[in-house]
Amino acid sequence: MIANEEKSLNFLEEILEEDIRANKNGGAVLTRFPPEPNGYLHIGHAKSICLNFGIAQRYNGKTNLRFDDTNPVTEDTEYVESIKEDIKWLGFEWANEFYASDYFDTLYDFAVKLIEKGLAYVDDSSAEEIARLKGTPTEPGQPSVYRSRSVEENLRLFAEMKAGNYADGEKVLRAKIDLASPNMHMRDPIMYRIKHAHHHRTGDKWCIYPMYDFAHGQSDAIEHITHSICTLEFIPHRPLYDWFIEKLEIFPSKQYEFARLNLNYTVTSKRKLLQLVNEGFVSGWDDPRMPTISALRRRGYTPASIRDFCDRIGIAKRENVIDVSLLEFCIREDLNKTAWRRMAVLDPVKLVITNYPEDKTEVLHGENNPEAEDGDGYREIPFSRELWIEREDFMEHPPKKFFRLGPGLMVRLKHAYIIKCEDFVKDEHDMVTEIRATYIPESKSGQDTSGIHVKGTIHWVSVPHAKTAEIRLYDRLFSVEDPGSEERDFKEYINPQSLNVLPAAYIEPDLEHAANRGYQFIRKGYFTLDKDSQPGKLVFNRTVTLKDTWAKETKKA
RNA sequence: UGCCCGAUAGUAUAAUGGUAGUACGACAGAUUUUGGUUCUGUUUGUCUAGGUUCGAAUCCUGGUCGGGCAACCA
Repeated sequence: MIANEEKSLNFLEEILEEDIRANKNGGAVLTRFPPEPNGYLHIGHAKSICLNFGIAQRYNGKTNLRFDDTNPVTEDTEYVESIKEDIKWLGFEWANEFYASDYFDTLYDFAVKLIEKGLAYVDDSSAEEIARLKGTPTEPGQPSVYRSRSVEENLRLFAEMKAGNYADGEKVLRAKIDLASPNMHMRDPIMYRIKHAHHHRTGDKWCIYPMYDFAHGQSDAIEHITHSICTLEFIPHRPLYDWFIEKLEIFPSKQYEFARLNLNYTVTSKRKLLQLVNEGFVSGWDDPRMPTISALRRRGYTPASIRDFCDRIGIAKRENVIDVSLLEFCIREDLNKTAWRRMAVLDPVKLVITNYPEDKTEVLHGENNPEAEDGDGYREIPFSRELWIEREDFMEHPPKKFFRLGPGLMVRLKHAYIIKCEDFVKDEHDMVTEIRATYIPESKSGQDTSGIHVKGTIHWVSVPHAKTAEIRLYDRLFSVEDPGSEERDFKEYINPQSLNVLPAAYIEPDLEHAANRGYQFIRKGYFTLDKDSQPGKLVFNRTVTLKDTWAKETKKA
């Protein structure tokens, strides 16, 4: 008997189950995914999306998508659209599409309420002055001279701020909490600042905008979010989050924190990604070398593989750096089961089968996927006397365990015959230009009566039938594990080999009708059609290589 | 030298006072018409010093190390 093992819970699921058991909020679970629309979503967001949507699914709850759009200067509808597309593509549905900016009126009323309670005041100090008076972690702050303004004056000034009577930076609204708090966030945090800026949704209606701390928790409360899950750096904000909710007497949403994803050989800071885009180090947010969701999609990653990845990395509170090889494992695992096998020769050299008739063509059959019981269907592959094979599959002086071609060596041509290398031709630069072989007629794939067993099988494409395609080989964007370590500018670590374009590789003719799906080019890796493809000019992106133990072997030697 | 969070194989993540397990990686072997896949095996771990307890990765105390906090960013 196999034990009925249940997957262990992460700490958030334990909290959820505890809350449900205690019938907190009537057992309801409502989470939210709260991106700021100032950049594209990346793999780190995918972790948060899978967490927030996944946990709600698991506990019969729902998830709101809420754009945290309280800073009009950096935000844009382009980002709103890409974010929605990425979440849908990952396979999640939000219950409601909300915007923090939907709540600007309510938030304003909340602020007035705090002023009336004597818990907020308008401060005319400059940014520098406020920072100075805040003190340091080891020294308490000092009150500004405006801290003792009357409720009436504060009410009037705040209304005037809203009315546009003041310039940017002239005044702010601050909560009146505790200037000596050991938690810097409780030292009279700013609630509202003046920004005469056009907002992507509210236009020019407002010239004052709430800060994150005076928008996020309140928005959660308005929506009755039961579990507001965010990353570790917001832990010190939690007392403030609770303070506003308590003083405002609104729905008691609770904040919980988990450790964000870090991936080695990768940067995920939005600021850095924006730099890569703006300074032309990559072709855009969806350049297949980027860690963005849109880039992973273009590269050929599947939603299932990314969800699987997010599942495997787990949820905890300790800082972590995930090996990018785990992401690669996840996409290989998925594509191995679903990708159609095809043959493509990336670095060609000609092979002539001297005992095969010059005018003969055979049509061979190859299964789409050997992992599937029925092969997932078959495609036709033309075979003829002249073939393109991979240059690296031939060696003039092969070492002992080289199971490919060399003088006198035998291999099987995938889905076709066993051949024996008889001769080869070199040009004046010592470059092999042609390999000559004989084939064994009774060794035909599927009806082999030759009794010969060979160790190696190589892929090929018939010369007269071959089509060409541009193939883009991607490698990791950075050559060091932690490009974000502030020792040097992260752009100095960019891998110069991260993109290698093969303008005209040979592909088997069936690929001319390639669909928008994953393909495995046998022995070479997983590939997918790029959006740059035109009719008659196909472009393939390499999603990921195959595991290559031979390459590892040769590297060791 | 203020406050907060954390510390389990190389990397992640379980064990909720009672046998330290799983995945990825690495290594070795078997199978293979992809040097892929699959299968089998091996390797490596509780930061440290005390305490509580019959028994501690788990609870307590001190230390060490890592991370965060002093934006009119989120």
